[in-house]
Parts: sequence; structure tokens; C-alpha cells
Amino acid sequence: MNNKTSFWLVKQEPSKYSWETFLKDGGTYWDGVRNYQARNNLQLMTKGDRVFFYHSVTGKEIVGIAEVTREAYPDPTTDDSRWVVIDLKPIKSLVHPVSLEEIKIHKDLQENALVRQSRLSVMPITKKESQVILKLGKTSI
DNA sequence: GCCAACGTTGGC
DNA sequence: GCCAACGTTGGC
Repeated sequence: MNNKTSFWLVKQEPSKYSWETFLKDGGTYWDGVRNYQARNNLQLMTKGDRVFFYHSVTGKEIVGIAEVTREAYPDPTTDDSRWVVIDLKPIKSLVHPVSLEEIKIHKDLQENALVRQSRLSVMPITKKESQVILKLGKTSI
């Protein structure tokens, strides 16, 4: 990680693809994004960027952090050329998962899309926000 | 090009 | 299970 490293957050329902499965797999390509704003964020990711993994619907907490190992390329699960995937591999689980509730009450996280735009599935996280999340998660990377 | 209808996501 | 927020679709 260097000072060009960006931070992101991706959402996934654990019933569809959980952090535990991700750990077991040791990495995956991140498919299924069918929203232009989320797609645009995927395309902005560069190798080495850090990605928080959020469990939506069930759990509603940030559970771990991953690393971008391959930048955007065409989604292999569709013929539609509009969509892309990235490759991710797990770095570590958060010592203490950071719940949506904690995020909502923390003054430095109010502006994040997780709070403001609940339906967006891939979003940028500022450096400051990422530090706050790591602190809340009692985790360092 | 507008907008109503409809579908999906995700918090509650 | 409900519904708000938002995106997409299709008629005009």
C-alpha cells in the first residue's frame, strides 16, 4: 500500500456470496454489477486498491478488507459489453465487524454513500473514512 | 424528451 | 413483509 492506494466498498448479500466463502475461495472476480454508477467505480479501481466487504440485508456490517488484484475487464458471465468485473483477493477479516448502525452514528461517516445512497453497490471511500472504519474495526493493514 | 409504470435493492 | 429510493422502460 502506498499513498496512491484508493479505498472502496462493495456490497454483497451473504446468502449470495459471503465473506466466509470469499476467504475459502481465496479470491474471486466481482461480477453481477448492473448499475452504471457502480460500474464506473469498478473501472476506476487500480491494482493494489483496498476494498471493504460489506454484508447487506443480513448482517449489515463491514466484515473484511480485500485487495484489487486485476483491474476492470469484460464480465465473463455476460455477452453484454457494457459490464465489467475486477478480481479481488481477501486480505483480512475485521477484528470487530463495523455495523451500519455504527457507521450511521459516526460523524465522520455521515457523508458516505452507504448512508446517503443505500442502493449503490460499489462506492468510493475516502482516506479519512477508511481510517475511521479500520479504527472502529480494531484492525490495521 | 417527458413522465408514468414498473422492477430491484436494501433497510426496517 | 413492507415500502422508500432509485433506475429502467416504453408510450406518447
